[in-house]
Amino acid sequence: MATKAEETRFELQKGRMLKAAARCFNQKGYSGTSLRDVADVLGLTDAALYYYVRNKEELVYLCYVQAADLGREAMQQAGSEGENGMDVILRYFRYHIEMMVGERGPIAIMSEVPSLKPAHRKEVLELSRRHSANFEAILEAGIEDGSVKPCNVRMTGNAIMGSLNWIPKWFHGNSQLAKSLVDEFPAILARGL
Amino acid sequence: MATKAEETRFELQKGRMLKAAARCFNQKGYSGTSLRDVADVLGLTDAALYYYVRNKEELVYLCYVQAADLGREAMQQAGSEGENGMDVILRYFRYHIEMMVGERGPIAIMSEVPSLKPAHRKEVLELSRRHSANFEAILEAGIEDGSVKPCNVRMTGNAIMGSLNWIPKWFHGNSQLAKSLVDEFPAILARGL
DNA sequence: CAATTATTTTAATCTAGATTAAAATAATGC
DNA sequence: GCATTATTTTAATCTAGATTAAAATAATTG
Repeated sequence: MATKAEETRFELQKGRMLKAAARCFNQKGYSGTSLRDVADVLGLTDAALYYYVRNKEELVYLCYVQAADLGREAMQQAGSEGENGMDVILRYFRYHIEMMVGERGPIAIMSEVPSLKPAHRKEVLELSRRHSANFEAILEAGIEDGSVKPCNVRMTGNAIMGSLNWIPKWFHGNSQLAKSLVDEFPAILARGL
Repeated sequence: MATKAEETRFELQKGRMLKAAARCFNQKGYSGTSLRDVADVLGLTDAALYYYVRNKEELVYLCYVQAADLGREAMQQAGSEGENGMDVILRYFRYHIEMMVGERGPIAIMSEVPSLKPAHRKEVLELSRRHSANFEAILEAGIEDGSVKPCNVRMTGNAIMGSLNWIPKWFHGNSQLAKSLVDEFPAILARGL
């Protein structure tokens, strides 16, 4: 341990590491990316990563946790202002996409849940479940106030989450495209609602 | 080489192998599944797989090719009868989902493209690109004949493909759910069109 | 049945990449 | 500047899992 300042530095480095790791995992998958890959991005040695994390599994795990945090944050911000349901939904889409596509975030949802150890897997699935539930809730709110047509909320939620989560598969950092994504995609997703 | 009968047997075994492999890859990812995993499903030794395939990479590659074949087939069947665009689209959705969810198919689209060797990767991406193009074409046909509202075809296509391709992430062989998926999902996807 | 071909197994290798321990370097507080 | 703590590196291990070669078994053909 140490002073506040040192802690901050540690946290900063760790944050950079998570971001780099998430990028790699997204590109090559869990087992497909070596710690070397991640370390290279940071200009470090693979061994150095062990200063921040117990092992590789914990690394993905933390990526997931951070992604979940950002997701929750997006959802929260979207819902904070008391408009009608559809507005909340649209704003949520926009935030979510910005988070995935933009520079800041640690990317999206990596499809590496099976690589997690049971305890972590359980936790991550719970986070994901909760996120889906929250989304279904804002869907239902929209149905309540009449801004969204009635629908099978569960399945509709899955459909939309799929569209969102799939974005990293076809989007590869083109700032031009990024802009139109943020601008147009929310409307496309909402069109059927 | 050998007689027709023996070839058939070989092909059959190989087919079973691909199906088992696709299941595993979908569940645990490319590097996450060992040849042992696949062999276990078939009641064979890992070494036995090398009788059918040059190496592990070729195994995923073939899974992709087969998945692409099925996708093309679904698209073809859907378009064979000359109805209006929306009908074709709905039928395509249904076929695609049946293929992913049902017993026969070798599953869906595994997210393991980065693991392929360059030549294979190029080929698979080309197949995928062509598939997207075909889907965009039937979308446009629908717009032509007025059964689909005008839209950004590229982005709409990506959104829908995402929903479809994401299905294996949340669907895990529940025949109850499978039925409602095939019955309801197409309509949900088409709702915004 | 004998001979040939097909299929699978056993038993070694071989290698990438995770992990660890000890040493080296940098930073910081006093 | 000295002592302490933080960070990173170097240099070994260790292991899972891919790959291979040779041998064993099964199937088929004539």
